[in-house]
Amino acid sequence: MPELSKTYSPQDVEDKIYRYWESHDLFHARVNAEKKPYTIAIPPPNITGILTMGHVLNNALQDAFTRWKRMQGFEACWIPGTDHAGIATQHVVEKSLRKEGIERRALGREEFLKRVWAWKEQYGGTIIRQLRKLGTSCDWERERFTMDEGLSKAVQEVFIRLFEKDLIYRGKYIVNWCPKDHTALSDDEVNFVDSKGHLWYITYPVEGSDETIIVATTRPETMLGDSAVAVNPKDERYTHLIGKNIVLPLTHRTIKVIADDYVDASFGTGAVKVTPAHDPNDYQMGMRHGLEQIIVMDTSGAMNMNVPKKYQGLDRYECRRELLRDLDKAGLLAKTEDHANSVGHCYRCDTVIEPYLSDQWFVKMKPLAGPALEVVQNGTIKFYPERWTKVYEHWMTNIRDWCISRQLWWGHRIPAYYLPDGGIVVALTKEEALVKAQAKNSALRMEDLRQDEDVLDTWFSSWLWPFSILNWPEENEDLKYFYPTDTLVTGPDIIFFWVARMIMAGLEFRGEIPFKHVYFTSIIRDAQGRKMSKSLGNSPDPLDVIATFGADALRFTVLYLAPLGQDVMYSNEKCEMGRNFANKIWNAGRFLLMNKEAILAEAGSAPIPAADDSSAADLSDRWIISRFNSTVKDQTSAMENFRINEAVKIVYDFLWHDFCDWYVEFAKNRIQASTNPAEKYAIITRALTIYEETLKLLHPYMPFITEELYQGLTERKNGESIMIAPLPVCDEGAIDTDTERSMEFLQNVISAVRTIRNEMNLVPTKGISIVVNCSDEAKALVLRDNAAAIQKMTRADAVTAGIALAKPGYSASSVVSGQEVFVPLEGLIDFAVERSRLEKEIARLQGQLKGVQAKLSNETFVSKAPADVLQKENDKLENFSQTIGKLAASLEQLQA
RNA sequence: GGGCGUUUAGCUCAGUUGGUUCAGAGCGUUCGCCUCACACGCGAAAGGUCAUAGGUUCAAGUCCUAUAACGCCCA
Repeated sequence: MPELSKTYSPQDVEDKIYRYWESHDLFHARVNAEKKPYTIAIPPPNITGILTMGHVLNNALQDAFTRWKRMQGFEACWIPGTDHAGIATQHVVEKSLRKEGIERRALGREEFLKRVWAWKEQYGGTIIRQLRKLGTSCDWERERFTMDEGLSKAVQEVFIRLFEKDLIYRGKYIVNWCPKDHTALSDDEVNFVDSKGHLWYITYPVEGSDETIIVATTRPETMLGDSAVAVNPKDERYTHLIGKNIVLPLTHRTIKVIADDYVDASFGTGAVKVTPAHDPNDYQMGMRHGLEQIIVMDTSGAMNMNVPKKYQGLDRYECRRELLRDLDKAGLLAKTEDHANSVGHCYRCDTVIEPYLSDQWFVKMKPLAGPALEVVQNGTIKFYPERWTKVYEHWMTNIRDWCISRQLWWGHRIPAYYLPDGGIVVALTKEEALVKAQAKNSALRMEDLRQDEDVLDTWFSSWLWPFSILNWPEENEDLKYFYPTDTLVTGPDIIFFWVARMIMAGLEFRGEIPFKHVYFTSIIRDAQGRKMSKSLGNSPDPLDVIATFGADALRFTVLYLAPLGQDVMYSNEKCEMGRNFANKIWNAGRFLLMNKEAILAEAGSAPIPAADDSSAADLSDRWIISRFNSTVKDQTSAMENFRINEAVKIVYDFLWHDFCDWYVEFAKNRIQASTNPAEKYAIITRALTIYEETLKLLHPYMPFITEELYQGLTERKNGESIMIAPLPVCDEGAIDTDTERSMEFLQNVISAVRTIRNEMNLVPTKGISIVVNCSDEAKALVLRDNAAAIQKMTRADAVTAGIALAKPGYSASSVVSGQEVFVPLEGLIDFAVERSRLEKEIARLQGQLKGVQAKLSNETFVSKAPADVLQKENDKLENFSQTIGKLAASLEQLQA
């Protein structure tokens, strides 16, 4: 490896490493009977999209799981792809055509679709290219697109199967209509936004009488389509009017007063206008009472021929203004009130949705929902965090039919053909449709068949994703091996759109769940807690962040910041944390390699014995191995429980604090102190081994830097990679609490002396000596064995440790695990400082002691607490009082 | 209206099954250091009544109830 730079520079590494992985085919998974599969299907991003921070988190998580499992020996397969995004894509292409002065309709359907495909070829791959920059280990050979031939076939197949099972039907219903996109939307594609509107009170005259009835409405323009006025049957104010006729103002149509329980007598005047073609509740009421359905708008939300001439052609809001003016003039506008209500908006273009009566296709959801609810309730599929199961249950038990037709051109065309007599046949191709049609009527010919103009909701292809990407409906080895997938990582915002429907589809068409675990990611917010959005411009471009900090830094930071189930307040500066950590990893490696080279150079041509003699292992060696194994254990358990932020933190703390802060410092001192090349070599080799194993633990989160260093640690074969190196497993036997306690004692002594140095304002060059009076010979031995390290790390000239050592005069003191640490400071000691140090520590310990004493003098505690807890409290009592005694003695001596 | 989440150090947040000196981390702040891996660093320090009020328990940041503030979802 060439000499390492002083700071890690990701720009020099990332693209090179990614090419290495790709050129050695390391991402591709194959059916392998020797291994267990682990599969993730990517939530396909829109082809119109670019990488956002949300994608970064989502894909960093998926990559971490995939790489972790791969290193554990699974045949890990992460299948990538994109989604055709019907409305969004059609918009984008229409917009670019408009720049050329071309309108979609003028171009014609076929030509338009050609343009969309051309656009897709040119721009559709953006987000996929960007994902590579993140370091994702997707199996690119398996990349899929929801409009691919295979996936399209799956969509048609599913449509036909559901139609034949009577689970798909077509009918005239009220749907959510977007007047801008000219298409129906499913209930889930509508966002309700609270807004301040008005409630208008309109006077309707009763026919043949002086009486009037006042109705309140938030959408007065729809009155032109009224076919009744409804009151609650129990509402005595209106009983005498039920059955009477109303002359509908401005239209002079006659409508009836009806009674229906749906009407809330306390809302407005208790009388409501009924517009069955423009309101879902009125539609229901209309069905109950056999009312006429009068459509008064066209597909753009403008008033149509069914309204008086003067309103025809007006936009719904212009018409509203006009109509209110006319009512007012006629003295029929009784009152206007401010009114807060919730208004539906199109989730794509934010236009106010119009409830609209039209012919649409629907999926019957109830039969599909039952089994899908079951598998989540009985734990076959587990949600993380678990609380989303409640949301899921609520939706599944109140599920409504799914409107799947969209009045777009870009998408899967509905495979339904209309016959001249109004009959419908559903088939994969027009030829098959003809055969089916001829079975009904042998006289029919190809030109008698007319295919439905509409396309299917994009989610109608997404819900098949986990198996359509494995070439279902074709039965094949991949499908058998990789399905069901293991983990789905997605945002909770699409739990209904996508997660729930995938579960239904998996069970319905494969008879198997589509995935075992669903990890719901956090939402990434800005530093003020606002959602990232294009309009706010508060969404950092991940590619800029990668350019500045590196992909590993970004991945690490985002994973570290995103605890399971909590939103993340993100700002670019936070990536400094990841960058700093990457730099730390880099420099630790750099140091170890530099030392290794120096040792080899020093040895010259003399052969270095492979002196990895474990009997030569000292306390720090045993300690780091113990700590390493604890780290592996804790990381594994955190990963298994989907607590990635914890897993990341565990390895971070180990590498930085245990390995670099202590172990490397000890090793440094040992190497410097030793004159034996074999011994030095053994020390550095052992450190490098731990380091390399730690790189493996880090690799799922920070793939680039770990690969770069892994390649540099030693000569590697071409094609060798940390990606496929076996993940370390915990050796329980190596976890040694005695060793950890001894090391901790040693660390605390060193810290205590450093604290004294700092608080006494001793310049670093000032030599000191240390005397530790031990009550315990074993502890004294630990200190004597490591005296050289203590000296180096505290810049002391001498360390004395033993039993019954007297306190040197004029010394600063501290008590560590019951042992007295003295730093003689004749002529240098600041008595006031030392006294306040001791007093403070005594006061702190007395506080603790008081708590313990209170517990122990509580009889119920003593009688009820378990023996081990009681024992611990007694130990504390002993410990605290002894320490206080020693500190008090020191204090007294100072005052003397 | 129903459901869910959050409230812990100046800031951003960890804290799984109640019990280890449990009150933590990163950033920021203060002090001292370019100690021959790293100033993207090293050493040290200051800083919190764990939102509030009750309760359960020998023992509560952790469990229960209510309240408040903020946020999300559904109707």
